[in-house]
Amino acid sequence: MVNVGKRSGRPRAGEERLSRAAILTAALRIVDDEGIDALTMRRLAATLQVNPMSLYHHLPNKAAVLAGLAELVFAELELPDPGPAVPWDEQLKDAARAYRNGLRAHPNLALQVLSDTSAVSSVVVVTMEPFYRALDRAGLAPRQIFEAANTLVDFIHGFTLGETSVQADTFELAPDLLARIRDLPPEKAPTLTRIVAELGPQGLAYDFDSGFESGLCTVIAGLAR
Amino acid sequence: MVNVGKRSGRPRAGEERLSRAAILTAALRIVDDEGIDALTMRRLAATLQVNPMSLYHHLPNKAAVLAGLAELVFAELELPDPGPAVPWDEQLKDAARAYRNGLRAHPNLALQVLSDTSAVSSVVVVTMEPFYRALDRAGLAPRQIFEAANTLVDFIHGFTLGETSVQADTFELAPDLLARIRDLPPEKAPTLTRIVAELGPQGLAYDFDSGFESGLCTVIAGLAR
DNA sequence: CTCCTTATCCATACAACGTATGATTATGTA
DNA sequence: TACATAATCATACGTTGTATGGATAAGGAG
Repeated sequence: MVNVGKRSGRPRAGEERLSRAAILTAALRIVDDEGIDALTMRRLAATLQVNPMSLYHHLPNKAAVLAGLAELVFAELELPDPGPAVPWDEQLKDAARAYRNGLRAHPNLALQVLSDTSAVSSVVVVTMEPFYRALDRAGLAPRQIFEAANTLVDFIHGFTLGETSVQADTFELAPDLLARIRDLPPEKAPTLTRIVAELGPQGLAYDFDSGFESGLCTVIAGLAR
Repeated sequence: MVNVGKRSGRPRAGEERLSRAAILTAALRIVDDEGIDALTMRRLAATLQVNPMSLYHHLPNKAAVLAGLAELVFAELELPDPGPAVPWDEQLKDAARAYRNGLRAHPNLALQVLSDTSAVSSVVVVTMEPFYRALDRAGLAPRQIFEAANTLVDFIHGFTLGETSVQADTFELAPDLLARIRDLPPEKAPTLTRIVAELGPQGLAYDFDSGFESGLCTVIAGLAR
């Protein structure tokens, strides 16, 4: 077919519109603004004012776009490493908090980041350096350092997975669920029933920030043993 | 259009082919055998020898199928609750192991189960009873019981997320990644570089089973403080 | 028994998706 | 100037989820 009227073909020297980085940046904005399902190759091309097929010159397929996004989120992650001024457990906590915040910065992408091992393996190990350093200063052997870091990271992953699945800052048990717990035969879950009764409805409200701090203290206390 | 030759319309009394449960069972088999991407409404209908649109009489859309699968996996999860014969921390460990194994039973579905909060909220709290009971016996206050259980569960979720993203039982750093670590300027990640050098290539091999036990001991030690 | 409502299943159709294929046009090098 | 190459675009194909509405039998009402 003949091209009539519209621009086509290779762009002139100064006006290179497309690049891997530009595509990923646009994709990240779409995902942040409208969620992961809003990211389609056509939609992405439209925001770049480009034909959908042009994207495939810079990225092999959509999976590569998603992997690139995961990599991008990880790349902009920066864990603090204050040096030996602060004790090792405080350093570990600060790094953990920064890690969590970095993942929360793009909540719509958290699931992708957490499940994309390939992107993780390549950048993640270097990013984790502050974890390793803190644990090294705690006196752990090399093997233990990796195991300890993995345990801490697994906790953060699980926690972030949970909190990014909910949009609010606090998580309350849905009222109907609460009623169902109250109504179910106590012999099915006696401890749960008793605890719910003791705490009352508003005693069950769950704040993610304090929940994270609590878990963090627990894990690090376990590492310190 | 007229129906000629093929069976159609409402089935006779004894031969109800479709039901929510039957659909979900078939869907679970597909996902287990061929992965989550193989599950399409058409494919699902084909294995049930039914028209794709028939499924929509029992489930509103595909998301409901996936949520149903998550619920199903959770429902068949059974955590042991041996009573006060064993100490609380052993009970907690056994429950945690059973939880992990239950999630691993359908690895292709793990991501769906872990991210589907709605399915989780409804069934999960009752399923967690053994966790609550063990922590209750450990002497924790009601509020602490929930926080402790959440921390443990978050660790398991993060761990399972990691291990289901890899198909093997052990995880080795890809050789090229290992080389990249060795080649990168040591000032970027000195601790990592040193540890990798000390351990050597095969010292880095990571066994998921022992990794889980290690993390489990750490978390529970933290809880015991 | 007959009539009618309703539950269940089917046929068709549509918009949106990822992307294979090949044409089109400018760039950089020979 | 001729040409290989890089970057873009136009078209098209197969698949997906599902909206719409027609067909058939079950089950209750008269």
